[in-house]
Amino acid sequence: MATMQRMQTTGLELFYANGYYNTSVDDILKKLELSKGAFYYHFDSKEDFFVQIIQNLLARKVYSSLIEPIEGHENPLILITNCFDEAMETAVHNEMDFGCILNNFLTEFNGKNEVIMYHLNEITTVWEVNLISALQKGKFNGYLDRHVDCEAVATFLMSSYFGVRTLMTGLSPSAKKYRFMTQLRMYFKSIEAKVVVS
Amino acid sequence: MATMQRMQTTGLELFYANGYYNTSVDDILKKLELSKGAFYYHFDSKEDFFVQIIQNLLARKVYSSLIEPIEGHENPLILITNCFDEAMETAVHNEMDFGCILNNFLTEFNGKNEVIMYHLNEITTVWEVNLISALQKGKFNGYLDRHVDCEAVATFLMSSYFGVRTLMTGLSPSAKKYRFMTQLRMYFKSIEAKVVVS
DNA sequence: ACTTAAACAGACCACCTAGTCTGTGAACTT
DNA sequence: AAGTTCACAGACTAGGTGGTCTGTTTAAGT
Repeated sequence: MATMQRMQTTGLELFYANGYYNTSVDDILKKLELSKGAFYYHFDSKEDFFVQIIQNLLARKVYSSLIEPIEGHENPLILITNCFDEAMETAVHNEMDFGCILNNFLTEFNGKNEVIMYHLNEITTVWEVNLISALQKGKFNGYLDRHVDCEAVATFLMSSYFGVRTLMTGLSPSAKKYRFMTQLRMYFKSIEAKVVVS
Repeated sequence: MATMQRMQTTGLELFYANGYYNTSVDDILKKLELSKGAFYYHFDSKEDFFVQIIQNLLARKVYSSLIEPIEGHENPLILITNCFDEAMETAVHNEMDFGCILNNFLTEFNGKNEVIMYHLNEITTVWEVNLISALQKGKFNGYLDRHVDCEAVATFLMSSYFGVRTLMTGLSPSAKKYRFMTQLRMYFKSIEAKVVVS
């Protein structure tokens, strides 16, 4: 059982670092000092292996870093701001961070592998649903303007977050992060509840 | 000469559709009904082949679709809005569109191939520089608020555009596009020149 | 007519790839 | 003690993979 865990963990590491199609099963087994027999005893195929990684590791990672932090009753705009800030901070300091895991795999498999895309889209949808409900709750609690389209806001937030993670893999990631956060706050100002001038 | 063009064109097609590492030289040659001799007569290696594709095809595509359309003297926020709208429209109708070419390759090669990343980052920088100068010009001409940080706006715009192209490869791309555009307009309202209430 | 070189064709090579299959030692059951 | 199952080891295969090398055709130059 511990072996299966180790396989999935280093599997995700290598897939994330080198890409799925650019990482062979042998590469993973070499790093683990395990044999072909061990791999195909636990998994049916390379694809099955990756699907299990998605469900066991990636889904939880997305939940703990992007969904759980915005599940409070406070102002969702503040929760989301802090959530993004923190998620991007790890990317700045971690040299081994290649953009957002989910974003990377979405682009790598898009149009290339339906089975894997199905499971990746599932995670994306869960994130979207939770974002929308957090925003709707915030609207109900008077933090957002009454006319705000929560689904549209969610789409915009997911877009900008995915994109900035791609950009941050290039030059001066911390500067990109800072600039991004300032504009995110600008955007939030345009959708927050308007103060009634008395 | 015509053969080199054909190779690069269908090379980009297949690389875009299947990914660089998931597309073999033989795949490309098979579709072109050409031989190994032809390929290695014109190009030194698969990597050299791709670098030439970047410089000859991808750079021009980015220029014509994302840079040229915002090079006017009108309000840059309107130019950018129309530019994004049009660029995303082709993605909605084109079934063979797998997100944004530049975005896809940036994530595919990030941390995996320095040489190719160098050339991709070059294109990204050109886009960024042109976006910034368009925004600064717009600020000078009184379309943007005086306090706007143009570099930050550019980063935010590039992020959101890259990201939405990734999202649009999933379910209901046209709905995603519409939602994105509404929020882009909201964001633009927060950075446009404030009307002085007299 | 002879040379030269551009523009390919295609056999060939060493190495890699996912996946199979047989074996094997240890633990656990009966 | 014998049998059985778990958790692997590792040789093996069929089919790629990027890249090389030796042609061969065609056209232009002289």
